[in-house]
Amino acid sequence: MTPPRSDPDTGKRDVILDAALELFAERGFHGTAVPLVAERAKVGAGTIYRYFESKEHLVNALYRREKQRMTAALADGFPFDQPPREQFHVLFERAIAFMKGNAISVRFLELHHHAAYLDAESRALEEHGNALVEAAFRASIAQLAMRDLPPALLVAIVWGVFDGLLRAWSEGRLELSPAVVAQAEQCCWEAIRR
Amino acid sequence: MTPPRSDPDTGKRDVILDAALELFAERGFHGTAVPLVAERAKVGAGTIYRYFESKEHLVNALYRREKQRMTAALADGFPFDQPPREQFHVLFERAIAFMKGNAISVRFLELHHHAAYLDAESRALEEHGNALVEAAFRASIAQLAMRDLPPALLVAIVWGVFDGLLRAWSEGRLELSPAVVAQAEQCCWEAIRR
Amino acid sequence: MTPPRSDPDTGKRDVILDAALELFAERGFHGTAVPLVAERAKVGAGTIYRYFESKEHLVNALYRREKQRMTAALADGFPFDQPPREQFHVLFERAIAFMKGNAISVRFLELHHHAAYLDAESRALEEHGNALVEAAFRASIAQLAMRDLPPALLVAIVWGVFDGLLRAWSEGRLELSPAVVAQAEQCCWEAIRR
Amino acid sequence: MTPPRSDPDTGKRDVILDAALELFAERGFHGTAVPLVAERAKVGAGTIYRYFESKEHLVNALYRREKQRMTAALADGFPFDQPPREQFHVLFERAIAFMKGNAISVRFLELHHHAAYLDAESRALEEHGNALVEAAFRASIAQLAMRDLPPALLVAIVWGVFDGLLRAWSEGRLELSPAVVAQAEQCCWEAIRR
DNA sequence: AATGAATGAGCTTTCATTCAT
DNA sequence: CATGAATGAAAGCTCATTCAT
Repeated sequence: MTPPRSDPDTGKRDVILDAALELFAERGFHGTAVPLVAERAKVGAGTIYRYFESKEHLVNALYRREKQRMTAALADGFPFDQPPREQFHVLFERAIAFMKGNAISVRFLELHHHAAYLDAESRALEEHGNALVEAAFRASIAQLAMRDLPPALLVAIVWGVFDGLLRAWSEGRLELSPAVVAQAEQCCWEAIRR
Repeated sequence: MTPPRSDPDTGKRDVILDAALELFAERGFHGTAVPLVAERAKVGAGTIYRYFESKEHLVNALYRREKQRMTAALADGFPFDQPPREQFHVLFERAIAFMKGNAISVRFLELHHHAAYLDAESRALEEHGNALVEAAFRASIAQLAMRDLPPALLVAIVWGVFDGLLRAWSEGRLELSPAVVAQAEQCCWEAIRR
Repeated sequence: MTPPRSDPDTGKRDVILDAALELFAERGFHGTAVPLVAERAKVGAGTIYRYFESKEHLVNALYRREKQRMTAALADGFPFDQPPREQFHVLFERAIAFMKGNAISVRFLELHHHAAYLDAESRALEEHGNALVEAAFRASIAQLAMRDLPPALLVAIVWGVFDGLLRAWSEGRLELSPAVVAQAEQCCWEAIRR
Repeated sequence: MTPPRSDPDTGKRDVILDAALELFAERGFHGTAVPLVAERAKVGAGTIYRYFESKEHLVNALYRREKQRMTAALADGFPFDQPPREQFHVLFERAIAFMKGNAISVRFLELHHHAAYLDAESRALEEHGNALVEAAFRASIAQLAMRDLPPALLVAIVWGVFDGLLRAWSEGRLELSPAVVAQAEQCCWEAIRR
């Protein structure tokens, strides 16, 4: 029942990913030297190559981990049975909460979105998130709660607003107090509701 | 009447900037080697350094050129005397038109937003664009045409939507037909109008 | 008794300095490419930058090493309590011995004397050597053994003669047999003695 | 009788050599970029290549010009018929005068002495100067005015002292007042006289 | 004849990756 | 297993030289 082994380095892979996350989010993939990741992870440079075949494999592993964490944070236990407005409220709150607790992850995902060095699997994951939200939106449209517009358009609008909020917040141009978040949610809802 | 000059002095400086634009937008700053820019510009590698002190000076010059082009496209002759809804319409149309005609520029600006190698002047330009829009929005709020919310929030929402549209469009998830654009505009207006 | 180690860790740093010494003495600082130093040291080009921040740091480290070696060879255990003529004899012998055993070092020091890329610490070391000899000469003047002339003049004369001998010898115009050395010493002494 | 032609650019070659002299003396051959020489000479970069086949030809031409100027300054109209002490006095005065009026030339000659890029003709000129002085010294030895030592040794001593004086003077460690020059001359004479 | 913009080989330096310890 | 010193290919940049004007 307990982890079968000593465990001291069970986390070494994650320690490396954590270090890479901070640095890639800050300086980009090409702007980050592998030895720097090693130093930040307090690990020998060679060690990284025990866990990842190459620097590209490292970003891809990281991209997947973060994308999945974010998708899980938004989708796990999502109340599909609630009315559309309530579903939207939950989605919005979760997104804001994830953003505030994982600013670096979000910055990383945004910066590496559609990068040339992401492989097929990572790209597939990109689709996946969108598809989930699109499905939910499609249901809301069917229930006549959202405008009858291309779901891709509605998704683009909502993601776009999140992105705008993230940037304004992380650049210090906007404070995300509960009041502002509530207002932002209402604005966003007005944009897409029927 | 003069010899059909192949392209005598279109300004080699601009040829270099054009090549850099494509490559930086595609592969990022650190992912683009200077000799690659030279090759794309059909210019010797050393020539770039006759026009730009360093690779960093090159991105900054490019960033300013593109930011100014975009700001001009949105702001030149802007109808500040029209009613807010009309002003918003003009802004939206201009933004979409610029986006469609200059997808690479917009992708470049987005990717290099707030990068560590942008200098003070480039950053000042970043502020400038936002400030212009914020001022217009503030006026619309005063006229009771937009919700009385922090202007930074309204700006974030509108920029965010543009960004979402750009991405969905450039990744082929959304077609920007006149009808879709009109719908998107109406959505966006609903988000911020009073 | 231990394995006849080929040269395990003679200090790669010193191996690099040795290679740089030969090349800088022969071709000058700007005339010597770093990969050439690497090749001569049988080391990868990048390795040099693990031991020295830059090519300039490399020359400076080398300059200090050689200047200190030479200063030590002349000054360590110098018989300040002996009569001036004897002190001069010791100085002369030591200088000639160092020159014959370290022609490349002396050539290097001479060639890089007062070069623009020497830093403050290296320049301070230049002063130091002169100051030592000047002090000794001042004492000899006080003992009425040397002419009462500006010490800087006496030092210039003696160093100059050494330099002349070095050049004539290393260009093959003059053999430094014991007899010639003895004669040179006597000539030099005649120049400065009271 | 007058120069046959317009003459405006009769001097262009010399203007280039003058510029090169300053720069090579200050920064060395490899440390000086040809376009810099052009700029200093107020001449187009290409112009230099009308007058000199290559950078190496340029240094060699310069080396010869300066070596010849110096040899002429010392040897032209030399009073071979005067007694040795007087000859030495003239030589010494001339050398000091040349040094003071042509510090840069002397620094250049010293720095480029025996450099790898000097060609056979330049090297031959190096010999020539020495040979002249050696001949004079040989005569003085024959007249029993100088010690019966290898002429090369005597020459090395005298050149060395000049060099020492030049350095001490140009580094500001020694002032070359008439009194000091007279003292230096006497010292030097004592070194070699019988 | 003179120019100086243009070039590309080569320089200094960095960094993804390997491998002896 | 983990390390980090070592590597060399490739990056950013400079400069001797050429050539269209």
